Amino acid sequence: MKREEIIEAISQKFREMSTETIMFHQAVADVLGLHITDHKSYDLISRFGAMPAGRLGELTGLTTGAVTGIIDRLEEAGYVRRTDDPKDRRRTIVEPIRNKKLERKIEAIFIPLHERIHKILSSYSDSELAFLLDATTEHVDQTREESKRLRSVKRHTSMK
Amino acid sequence: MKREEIIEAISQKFREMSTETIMFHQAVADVLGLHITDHKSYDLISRFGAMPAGRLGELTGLTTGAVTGIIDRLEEAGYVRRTDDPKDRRRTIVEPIRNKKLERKIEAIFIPLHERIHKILSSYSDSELAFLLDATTEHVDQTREESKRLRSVKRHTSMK
DNA sequence: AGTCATTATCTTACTCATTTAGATAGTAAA
DNA sequence: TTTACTATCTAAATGAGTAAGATAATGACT
Repeated sequence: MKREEIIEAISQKFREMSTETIMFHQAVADVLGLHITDHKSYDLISRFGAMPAGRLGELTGLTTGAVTGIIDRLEEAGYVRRTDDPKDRRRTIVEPIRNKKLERKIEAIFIPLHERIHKILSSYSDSELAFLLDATTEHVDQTREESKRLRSVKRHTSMK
Repeated sequence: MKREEIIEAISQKFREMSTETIMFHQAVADVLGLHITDHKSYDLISRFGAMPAGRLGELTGLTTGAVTGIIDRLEEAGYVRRTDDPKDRRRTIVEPIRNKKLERKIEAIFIPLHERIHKILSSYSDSELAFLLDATTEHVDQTREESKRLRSVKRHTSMK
C-alpha cells in the first residue's frame, strides 16, 4: 500500500470509529433502559459529581425545561437525587445516588470493552504507546476544534 | 509516566474521542438543518446507494412507521426520491438525489476536518502510519464486537 | 430597608419524531 | 384460488424537547 493510501485508510478507520461509537452508546442506553439523553446526563453526573441543574443544561446543550424533565426521570428511576444548595436557595443540586444494582450493570457493560482495549494496548511497545497517546490526543483536539468551528458557523448563518 | 498510566491515558482518550465524535455529528446535523436521525439516514443512503425502505429500517433500527416519516421529510427537502421496484411492486426504493447545493454544504463541513486529520497523519513516518492503521483497525473491530455482544445481551434479558 | 435587574428552576402549552396496531396491497406457496 | 406472508403506509397515542413565562431567591444600588 502506498503512503497516501495508508493515510486515507486511517482516515476511513476514524470515520468507522465514529459509527461504531455511536452504535455502542445507543446499545448501552438500550441495555440500561434509558433514553440516550438521560444516559448521557447520568454519565455526566456520575463523572463530574453533583452539580446544579443549570450546569447539566450547559453540558447537554438542552433548555431548562428539558433538564427538569431529565432530572425528574432519573430521580424517578432512582439514579439521582435533588438537594438544596444551602448557599443559594434558588438552586437545585443533582447528585448521583450510589446504586449497587446500577453500578454492577454499568460495570458489566463497560468492563468487557475496557478489557478488550487494555489487552490490545498491552501488546504494544513503550514507544508505540507513547506515539499512540500523541496521535489520539491530536485527533481528539482537532475534532473538538472542528466542532467548535461548526457551532459558530451555525450561529452566524442560521440564527434569526 | 509509567507504562500502565500511558495505557490508561490512551483508554481515556478513546472515551474522549467518543464524546467528541457524538458532539461533532450533532453539530453537523444542526448545520444541515436535519434531525440527527434524518442525517444518519441520508448518510446511509448516500454511502450505500439506493435501497428499499425496509433496509433503511434495519440499518437505523427504527420501525416502519418511523422510516416512512424519515423518507417523507428527506423527499420533501429534496435529498432523496422514492421509486418503484419493478421486480416487486410492494417495495419502495429510496435513492439519493444528486444535489449540488447540499453536496457543497456537506463538503464545506467535512473537508476542513479531513484536512486537519490529513495534515497530522502526513507528519508521521511510514512505520508510524502502518502501526496506526493496525491499532485503529483493532480498536474498531473490538468496539464492533462489543456492540454486537451488548445487543444480544439486551435481546436475552429484556424481551417480553 | 426598598426597589430593580438578574439568575435558577419549574410549569404549561405546544410541536413533532417515534411507536403501536392495523390497513392496504402485492407476492409466494399450497 | 385460497392462505400465509411481506413491504410499506396510515392513524392514534406517547413522550421528549422547546418557548414563554411564572415563581422565587439573590445581589446591587439608592
